[in-house]
Parts: sequence; structure tokens; C-alpha cells
Amino acid sequence: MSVKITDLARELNLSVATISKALKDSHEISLETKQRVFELAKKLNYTPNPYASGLRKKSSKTIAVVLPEVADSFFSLAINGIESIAHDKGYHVLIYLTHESFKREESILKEFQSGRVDGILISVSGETRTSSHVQEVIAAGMPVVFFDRICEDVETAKVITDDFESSYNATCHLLKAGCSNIVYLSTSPALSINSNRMEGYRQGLADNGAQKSDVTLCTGDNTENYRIIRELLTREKRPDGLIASVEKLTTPIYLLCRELNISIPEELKVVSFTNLQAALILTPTLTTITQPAFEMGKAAASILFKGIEKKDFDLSKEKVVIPSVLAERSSTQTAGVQYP
Amino acid sequence: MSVKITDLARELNLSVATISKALKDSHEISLETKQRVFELAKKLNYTPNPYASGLRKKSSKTIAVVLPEVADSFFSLAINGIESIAHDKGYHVLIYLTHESFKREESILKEFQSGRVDGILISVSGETRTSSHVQEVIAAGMPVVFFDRICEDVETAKVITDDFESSYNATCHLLKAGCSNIVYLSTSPALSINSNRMEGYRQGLADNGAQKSDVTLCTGDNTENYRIIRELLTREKRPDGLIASVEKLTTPIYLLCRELNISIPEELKVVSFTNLQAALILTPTLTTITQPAFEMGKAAASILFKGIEKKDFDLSKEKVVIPSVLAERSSTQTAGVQYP
DNA sequence: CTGTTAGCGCGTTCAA
DNA sequence: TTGAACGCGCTAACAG
Repeated sequence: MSVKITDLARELNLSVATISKALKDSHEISLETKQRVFELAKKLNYTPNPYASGLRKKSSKTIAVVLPEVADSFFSLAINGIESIAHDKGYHVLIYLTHESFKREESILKEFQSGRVDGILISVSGETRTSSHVQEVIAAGMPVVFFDRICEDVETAKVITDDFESSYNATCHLLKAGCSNIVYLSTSPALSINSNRMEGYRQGLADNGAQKSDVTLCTGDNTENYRIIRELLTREKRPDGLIASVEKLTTPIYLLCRELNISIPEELKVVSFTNLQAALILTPTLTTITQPAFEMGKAAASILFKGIEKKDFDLSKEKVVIPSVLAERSSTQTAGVQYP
Repeated sequence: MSVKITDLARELNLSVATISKALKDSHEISLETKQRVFELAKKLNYTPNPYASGLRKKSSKTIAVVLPEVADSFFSLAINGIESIAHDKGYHVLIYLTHESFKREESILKEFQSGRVDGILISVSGETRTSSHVQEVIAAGMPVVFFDRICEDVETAKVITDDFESSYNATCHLLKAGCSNIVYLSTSPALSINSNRMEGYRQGLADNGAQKSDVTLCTGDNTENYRIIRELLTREKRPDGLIASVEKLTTPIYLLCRELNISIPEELKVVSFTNLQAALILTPTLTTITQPAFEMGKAAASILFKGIEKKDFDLSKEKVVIPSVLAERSSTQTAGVQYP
């Protein structure tokens, strides 16, 4: 087994209390004793048992991160952000995946009544409709921060991005860049994600007294989309700005621009929402709207630690809407690929 | 605070020992008592403190996963695999990122002498040249499993994929599919990853008494690669099979095939190593070689748990070389995008 | 300055 | 069938 305080105590003919204090560099221990303790500790590779001290101090110095999955880059980057803050604060990170299952989410959260963690960072599953399981741990005094996928009705800290605002900003960006004929490429208008983005576009145009909104409806079928966009790019008054509401629309755009000899971004400025960032491999000169996953992770973690460390900190007051990142790329600075 | 055993004991006028046994469904407790205990436990939302019991039983029921980063999909998927096995086994997963720093890796590993975890799954940082930090925890009796990025000289379990074999299989695959003129597109031949892959290709050809090997050297510059591959695809005896040693070569291949009216896979079969899987968005009919990250995670975790649970299990005997997945896709079954 | 004592919450003897 | 007592490794209060 690993070496413990009693081992040091026996070896040095001191009491465990003395060792404990010495290791904490307490002022009530003589310099000489501390020296001896430190030396032996280093020599024997002593590492305090965190669970024993945690039991005593009623703190685990660990947080839980509950995610649906870590398939795309968003949650991956978020983990990076969370871990980096946690590390700085001296906390450890437990990770749990719900696999989009509400049942699993429930059982995971219930576990947290046990004192295993000091706080929870959660992005709820796609199946989650009710929030009593979250309310329960909060009621038990556990700090909780929602992150990306939130429960609207739970009064605790939330960190999200704003689809409306992102799209609004993208529109302003294009207008400022000189576009006067911007088309929004929508997906199924039923999706709330799409309608928010579309509204942002409309508002952006309106607030700038610009052109009327011009929405082209795309579909789930790629061949069909190709046809639709071709029509758009060959019509008499061709658009000089495009907002792609989902990443996969960038492929037909790119291909058609090659085919029709339209250069991006000189003749056509394209902004696309993107999760995979795969679009950049194709079109390095694309302007992208990405969720700043790393920053969101850091922000969420920071708030959580405030909630953990300051007992009177009111998490329910915290609602952080982080703007998406509008990243304009020149062909030289991209990690993507450029072709003649 | 959360409810503990003593609370239940007081409420039911029983001793803590009785409660403890009852909760473990011990046969030395009457059915009736158990019933009452279970009921109250459920009612009060009792959850045992894992650290207290862990302290007693000298086991934490948690493992550590030490990774360089979770940027690309490989480690993300690996985490999924690891977590799923851990969950099944009733274990918890602590995650640590080294950010490719050896110093950080060292300090993380040292922490594990403390009993915080029962086992370690690690993919070493890019800076890691020595292995004494790993040897140390192993010497202290900690089960360790290497995973993808290993230390050759440490005698413990390892789970990896084999570049040579993958490439060998890809070559055989193309030969079997009727190719007689397969070209290998290399990257910088200095990279060990590339030389292993190239050797696999050569051996694959040799073992099948097929054509002589035909390697085309690509570069780091995309425009240049485009030119090189164009030359290749317009030369008199055009290849009917291509092995791309890195994913980014697929973009020029795809573009040129469109341009030159070469259909994949009818006229040209393309196999590519891939990490991002972004290539599939472009070319759904591509055949890919991917590291089966999810399975590797599961395999590594499974081995680790054997090492943890069977004290006489010899981890140093375990070396699992998982074959890369050669995935041939038809245009219909892909998650990618197809265009006319 | 150092040591004694008493838990943190739980599980495991051993007695009753 | 139940309970009292001890200890896991550590910290905190109080003595000395």
C-alpha cells in the first residue's frame, strides 16, 4: 500500500498530528521538524489520501461533468476548457455520458447526493423534458451550472450561445462588408434552431435599413440542395452574400462556385454556421459562426467554482450568453486547404 | 448535508451496523427489517458516501484517463468507449489532460500514488521520452494500461493500432477489388507513421505477386499536391487504385476526379487514412481506414478492469493490436453528402 | 512547539 | 437477528 501519515510519524518519532500540520506548513511547527518531515515525505513518495481528508473536511475537490456524448468537437473542446479551469483551481473532473438517455441522466444525478462531487456541470440529454431530477440535487445544496443544453425552468446558472444574435451579427457583418443582396439558406423551418437564426437575419437587415429579407428554403436532400443553390447562383441578380444555416450547405456552395467561376469571398461572401469545422477543409476563405466551446467550458467552470467556493454566491442570477465566434479567414491564415 | 446511515439508524431505532448490513441485503438481517430500511432509505433519498466506504474498503471505484487533449474525434470516441465500460462495471471516470506537456503528465501521475484511483488509462504526451514516472506508479502496485500512444519500454498492457497492417490490408483490399495499378500517395517520408504505412503497401503488393510498388511523393503544400495528383491522373497509364496516407489528400483527389470526369469508385478506387472523417463529407464513396477509437477505448478499459479486479492478472502480458477499420461505403449508406 | 483525543461515514469483526 | 466497538487516513480542537 501507499505510504501514509502514520508511517512518517513512526519513522520520525512524532505524532500524526505534528506530521499533518508540518505538511501543511503550519506556523506552529518548528522549522527543523518541518524540514525533516518534508524530506522523509519526499523520500518515501508520500501523497495524502484525498478521500480521507475530504471526508474530514467535507469536500471532495472534484466536480462532475455530465454530457450527452463527446462525438463532435463541441463537447470535446468544452472538456478542454473545463479541465483547464478545474486544474488551475486544484479540482478533479469526473465525466459522465448520458448517451442522450433521460433515464441515465436521472440515475447519474441521483448518485450525486452522496457527496462524491462538490458541483455539477451539465448539458442535458435530448430526451430531457422535465427537470425534477436536477431540481432535487440543487435542493440538496449542490451547485449546478447548465451549459449549452439547458433546462429553462431551473433557477441556476446557465451558459449558452445565442442563435439569434449570431445570425444577427453575421448579417451585420456582411452588410458592413458591402453586400447588398444577402440570401439566407434555411433548413427545415420547423427546427427552432433554424427559426432563431432566420429571425436574427431578418432583424439584422431591418435594423440597418437594408434590403428586404430573402430566404431560400433548402431541404434534407443534398442533390436537391445542389439544384436549388445552382438556380440561386445563376439567377439574374445573383446574391453577393450567403448565410448557410447549417454546415453541410457549404459543400454545394463551394462546388458550384468552382463550376460557375465565382470567387469567394471577392464576388460572393459566405458565412456558415459550423460544428464540424470540416467545411474549412473545402473552403478556407469561408467565414464561420462557431460556438466557442472552449470558452464556454471555461466560463461555465468558473461560475461553478464561484458557486462552490463562495457559499453566498447566488447561482440563479447567472445567465451568460456567450456570442458565437464569427471567424473571417484569409486564405493564408487557415488550417484548411486551398486549391487553385 | 446529505442523509447518512446514522440518520436512518436513529429514525428506525436500529444500530448503524444493522442498517449497513440491511442495505447490503445481508442474510443476517430479517426480511422485515430490510424492508423498513429500504423504504426509509428511498424516502429520504439516502445515497452512501462513496469516499467513506472506499476508505474502509480501500478501493475508490474510479479510474483515471490521462490524455494529451480531446481535440480530434479519436480521443473523444475513446472516452465514449471507456466511459461505457466503466459505467457497466460501476466505476467512475476521472479525466486529465496533459496538453502534450511532459511536466504536467508527471505531476498528474504522481498524484495517483494517493489512492485516488484504482487504475490508470494513459496515452502519453508528445513530449514524453522517458517513462520513469509511469514505472513508479506501476511499481506502487497501480494497474496501468497504455492506449494508442504508448511507452515501448514499460512492461504493462498496451492497446494500439498497426499502421503497417492497416496499409497492408488496404492494399490487399484494392487488389481483391480488381485493381492492377495502385499508387501510394505518401507524405513526408521522414515521418515514422508514413514509413510504416508505406511498408505495409509494399508488402501487400509483394505478398500477392502483384505489380511493382508505385509511390508518389506528396508535400505539405496543397497547391503543389493538386498539381502532382493531376499529373498522376492524366498520365498515360492512369492508376485504378489510390492509397492516401493522410486525409487531406482526398480533397484534391475528389476535385480532380470531378474535373476529369473520373468516377469513384467505378474507375478509380480510393482508400484513405482518416482522423477527422471530414473527407466523407466530400466523397461518400471513399473507402476509409480509421482507428476504431471507440473499440480501442472499450478494449483498454476492459483490460484495465481485469487488472484491477483480478489481483493475479498479469497486465504485462497484454498487448492488443487492434486492426484499423477499413470501411467501404456505398453512396447510399453514408452519412456524407453526395452530389451529381 | 508537540501530542492526545475525537470524529468524518462506513464496513467488519465479535459478542450478545 | 441485532448491536457495540474499532479502524480506514486524515484534520481540528484542545491540552500540555
